[in-house]
Amino acid sequence: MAGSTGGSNSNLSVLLQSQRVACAASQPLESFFLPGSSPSFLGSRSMMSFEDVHQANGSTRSFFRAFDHEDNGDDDLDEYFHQPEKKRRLTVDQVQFLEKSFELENKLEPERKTQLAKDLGLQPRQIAIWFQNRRARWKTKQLEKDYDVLQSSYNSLKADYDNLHKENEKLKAEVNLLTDKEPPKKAVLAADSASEGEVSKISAVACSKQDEISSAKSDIFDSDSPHYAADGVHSSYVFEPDQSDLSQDEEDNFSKSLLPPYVFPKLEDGDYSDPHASFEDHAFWSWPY
DNA sequence: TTGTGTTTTATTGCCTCC
DNA sequence: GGAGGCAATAAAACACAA
Repeated sequence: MAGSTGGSNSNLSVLLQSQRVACAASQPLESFFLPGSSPSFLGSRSMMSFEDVHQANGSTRSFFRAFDHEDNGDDDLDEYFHQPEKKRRLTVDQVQFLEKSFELENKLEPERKTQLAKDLGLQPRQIAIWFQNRRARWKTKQLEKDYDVLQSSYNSLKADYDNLHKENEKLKAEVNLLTDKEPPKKAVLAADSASEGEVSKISAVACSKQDEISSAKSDIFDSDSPHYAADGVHSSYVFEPDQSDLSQDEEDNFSKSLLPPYVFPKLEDGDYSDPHASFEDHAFWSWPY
């Protein structure tokens, strides 16, 4: 399956290269010039309108090196055909067409590969390689996006955690205050109803906070975490901590650990409050479930 | 001009599926 | 067993700062 190593296949590569250039010159991108085809292809000479294309693309890169030789006379052409095969970049037009094709479908069935190769004057193998590399780039980009999403989720969850932590400290102080002010025995009965009210009020707040935490947690783990929905092909690439990642016990512990007034595991200073710590440095992945 | 970092094209080896 | 996919990697092409 694998082709030969570049530079070592003299005769065949010269032949293929000749064919490639011949194809590009004689039937360049025919399908592009059909009505309704890409407007970026302005005519059969478009491959030669390098300056126009350069200006239009605002690029200083020369993607046309392979074809520049066509304007240089027979000597250069001869030299070109007898060079050992070099790696050549595709033209802007070719890349644009491949990109459009990739947007439609990022997998390449044989018929489409053949058709693209014919349209672009390339070898089917080159089309396959281009799609392979393009999928790899796309996957990398998706991973970066997923990382960003996770990071922002983490940041907002951490902010919630910090707020709840502060609030919990406040409530604990309040409880301590009330406990310290416990009235003498005679007065207890009379005061019972009032202090019970206070305590149940605190409990209610605590419960609602616990709900907030649970909901924040499910926001991260359950919601439409990116599944490469663009085409639905690569949902398996994404990091998906599903329920199986947390046993029932661990789930329970997660909830219990957040129950006030013994709510939050004591974190050392800097464990969660260092704004300069990197995403990986934070304790999210090893959060004490 | 040259050194260096990045991007693109291509190869290799392994894996899965039919 | 062959075809095709992917990860890892090489190497050419290119951009850009010094």
